[in-house]
Amino acid sequence: MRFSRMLIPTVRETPSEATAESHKLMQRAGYVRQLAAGLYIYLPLGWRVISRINRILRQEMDAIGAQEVSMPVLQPAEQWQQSGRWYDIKEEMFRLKDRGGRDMCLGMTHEEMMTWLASREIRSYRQLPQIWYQIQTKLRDEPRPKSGILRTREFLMKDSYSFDASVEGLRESYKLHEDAYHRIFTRCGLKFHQVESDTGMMGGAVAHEFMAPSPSGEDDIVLCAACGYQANVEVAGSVPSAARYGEDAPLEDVHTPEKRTVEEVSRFLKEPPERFIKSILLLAGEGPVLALLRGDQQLHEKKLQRLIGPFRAAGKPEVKDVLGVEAGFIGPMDHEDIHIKIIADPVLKTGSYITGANKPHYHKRGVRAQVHFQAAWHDIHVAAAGDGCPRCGAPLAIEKAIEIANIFQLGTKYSAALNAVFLNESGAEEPIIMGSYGIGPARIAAAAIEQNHDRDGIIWPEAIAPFDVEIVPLGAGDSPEVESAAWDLYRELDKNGIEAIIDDRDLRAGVKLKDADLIGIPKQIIVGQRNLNEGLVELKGRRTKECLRIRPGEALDALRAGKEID
RNA sequence: CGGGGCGUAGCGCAGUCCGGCUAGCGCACCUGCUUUGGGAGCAGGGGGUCGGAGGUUCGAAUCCUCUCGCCCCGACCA
Repeated sequence: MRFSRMLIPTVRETPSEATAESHKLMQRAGYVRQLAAGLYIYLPLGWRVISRINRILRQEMDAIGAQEVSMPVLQPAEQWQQSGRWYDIKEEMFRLKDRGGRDMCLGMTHEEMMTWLASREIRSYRQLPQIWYQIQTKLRDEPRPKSGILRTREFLMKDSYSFDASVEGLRESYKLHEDAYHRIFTRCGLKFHQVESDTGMMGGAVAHEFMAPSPSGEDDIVLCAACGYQANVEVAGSVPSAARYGEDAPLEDVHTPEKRTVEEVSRFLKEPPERFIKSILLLAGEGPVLALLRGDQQLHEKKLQRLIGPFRAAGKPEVKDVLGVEAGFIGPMDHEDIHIKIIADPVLKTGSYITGANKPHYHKRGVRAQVHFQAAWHDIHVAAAGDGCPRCGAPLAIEKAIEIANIFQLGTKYSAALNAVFLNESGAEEPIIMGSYGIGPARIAAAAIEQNHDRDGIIWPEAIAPFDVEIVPLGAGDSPEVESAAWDLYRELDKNGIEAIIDDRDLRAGVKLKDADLIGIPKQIIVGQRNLNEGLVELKGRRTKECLRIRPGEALDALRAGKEID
């Protein structure tokens, strides 16, 4: 490919709206352009990257016996209504009506359509298992598109769906995907973790996410170096450091004028936050709930929601209405007379604490669980770095990561709702047991950049780079020798199946070299008169900037070996 | 949806508080000459409904009202 003929609009200055490194670099290096919030155009280089990723996805999906299909993006409401998600999902779904007034939507995922297809075509256990997949556009009206290509309203997704006759079969399909995903991300050159995750709006029992560590990631993941426990903080358990404060402190009131938050009281009394009980009043469907955490812990809303259903924080007047005390001085004691559920994190079972005294401008010292208050005990805190691993107790680390894929054991949620059934060996009708498995190609690309770049630009992993090598002839306009040497090389590589781009632009050496680094093709072959006088060209590794002076005839072998400059 | 920020040439910005000549600068672009292994130099040149609408004023990029868009934090999010 000739550089001069390709649309590669590199720019020197970073666009002001970009914050994520991958976003800045993709804009600067001419891979993408933004059309509107959450809508991106992939320019030729960007699309080549996505295409290479998709090729890997197809190879690995086909290798586990999955079959590619194509699904409509425009979908009737009916199947969504049958699964219930037409009503569960709100603003996030793009909805419209066709000319006949029928309700339609734009597909944000394809469980319903795939299940509908299965319901029509699958009759017998003999037809199972099946794995169907597609690589297609999804549309979601995201409340906040962000970080460039990482969270967009329209995006490509590889999603596959497994259909099995038994739970064991589902586990096998799930395992096939796990293994395929490991191969895919390894081939794409990513650092990643497979973590336990929330099932969210997909429903189902077991779910994992594949996470690529990056500061631009939106998720926090918990990692245990000792036993390998890995989970999204959305579901991660943890054992907080044990209470270190004696249980024999006497119960007494402490005057704390105008000091309401743990932080304020902590500073006022010169006691660390972990000496406090944080009392948070929440309003759930079943009534008010008092959640108790240690002062240094954060309430894990999802964990709590699994216990009490949807809830919201009580406002200041509501706190006064329910507990009869001003917010800021509430505590877990003496609520026997009113009907309120108290849920406490187990870390509070031992130790004595300072907490609100249930009267204005006073806190209580020496408060102990079981002695001074009763509660239902549940893990409702957010795992923090340094907490103990729930499996082995070793200290946990927390990392930011980009969610590049997720896999779900769905069970029969969709098959039951859409009546996708089969006849088993004894002739009885059963719902098909399903799994669904998504990968975001754009997120793979963005994560690869996040994990592989330097001051000068992108450093693509070989498998997903838009080209294998960039040939950079310097001063070709004045030197027919350089020009013909460069083109000879290009043709030689092309003949041998190596995809090269040749920078045939009539530009100064500096500009071409800067652009080559920015664009990030992993290997460069620099052809200049100086080296050519000795019959040599330079093979340069983008990551290391190491150069190897070689004869043009050796280029092919050197590229294939290539290790010493990587 | 709550909070904050920003819309001035293709890109990056100054000018706005405190209204006043013809709206500027850098990069990019066009022409010519020189230059040519890490984003060249000189000279000349083109390009603007100052996001939009309405208002105040002798006069609005600048003040007021409304509105649209984009970004960030939070909420939300397979």
